[in-house]
Amino acid sequence: MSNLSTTSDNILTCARSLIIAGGYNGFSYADVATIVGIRKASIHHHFPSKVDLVKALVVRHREETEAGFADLEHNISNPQERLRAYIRYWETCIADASTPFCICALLASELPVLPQGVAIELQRYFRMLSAWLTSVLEDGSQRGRIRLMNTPRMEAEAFMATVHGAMLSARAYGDPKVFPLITEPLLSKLSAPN
Amino acid sequence: MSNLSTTSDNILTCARSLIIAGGYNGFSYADVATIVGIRKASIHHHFPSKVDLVKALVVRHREETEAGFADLEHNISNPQERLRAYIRYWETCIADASTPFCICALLASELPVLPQGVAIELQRYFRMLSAWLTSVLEDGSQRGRIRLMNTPRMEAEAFMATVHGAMLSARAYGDPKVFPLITEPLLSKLSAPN
DNA sequence: GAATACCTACCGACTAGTAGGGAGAATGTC
DNA sequence: GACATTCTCCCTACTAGTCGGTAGGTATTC
Repeated sequence: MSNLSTTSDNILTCARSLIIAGGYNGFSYADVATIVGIRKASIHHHFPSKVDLVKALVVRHREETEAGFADLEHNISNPQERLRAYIRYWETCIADASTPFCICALLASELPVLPQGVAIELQRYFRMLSAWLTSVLEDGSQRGRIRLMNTPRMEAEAFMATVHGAMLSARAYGDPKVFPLITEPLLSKLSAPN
Repeated sequence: MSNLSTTSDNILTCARSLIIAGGYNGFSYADVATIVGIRKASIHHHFPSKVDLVKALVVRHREETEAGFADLEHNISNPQERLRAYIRYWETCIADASTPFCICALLASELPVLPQGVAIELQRYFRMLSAWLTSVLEDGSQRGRIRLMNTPRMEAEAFMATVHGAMLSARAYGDPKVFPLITEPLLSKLSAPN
């Protein structure tokens, strides 16, 4: 029925790691073709245009993230631990260099030159992530487990910005340890006081 | 003696705004030539290679930033106000869309695919910015004007990451007001308690 | 036979960069 | 002061290579 590794999946996975390294204009169909081991024209069969490919990638990342959040809400009840799990996920990705940057964060930095179809999907990702963080913070605040200094929305935006900035700093310094150095205090500051 | 607007300056200014929009691979010598109103080959006369051009840009940004920090230390004594001035600077740049992103932050996100010469200069910028923030926070802490929950270095890295992440969010949402929404609480949280 | 998946071969546009020349200003020499 | 040389700046014309994308063909599978 379904292959464990289809060509289309290979293309997506390859394109993702290339984009994470250098953004939308930092990779080409020729790059993907060489790595996946097919011809350039074959990629066009699966993804007619570059926009289709990158859009599919952004949509997939958002759906996977949403699935991950759904998991967290099933398996972890403590709001603070949910946030910690989110950060731990990225900490691992950065430490083992498997996915050292969020593809949506990276693409968003190039937003002005991106095709509109990609831009719209990126905004959806940011709104989804912000909404989830807001709901977790709001939940934690109401249950007295998280202390907020501002509105849940503001704290959520600050949280997201710091995580994205921490990815950037880890990359700039070339040191994965910078990510937890920045994000660990982020969690402890949200702790409800003694 | 010195022209108010030399060709080489025009090239730099133009390249900067193009890079801020789309990164290293998001602009070409042809783009710059068209906007500045000269021929492509003339750019090569001033900046033999693309690496030379972008490296010059990063160095210039670092030097201008250092000069700006030197100004702040002359004109503002309160450490918290120094940080506020730094944030206000970017808030204005983002609000009037003149420089809606830090060129070094944007380039750093593409670090893995950048020529080494550019990468080295970028790291220098990050270290310089981090060192300045650390010194301001340390000073404020010692003078009892800023309350730190962690080491000055850690707080400085978190501050820098949040500011860069706030630029990204403002761009992703397409809303300049997101930047102060995130950075204002950043300042107030550093306030010394009553 | 129709659809899927992949191929070779090609397209025009664009990429960074080079060769070499021309105009004008600055400089050195008599 | 006059002349020759050099340097700065920008130009036209070009290169080899890459870009995203297309046309059309060939197996294989439903």
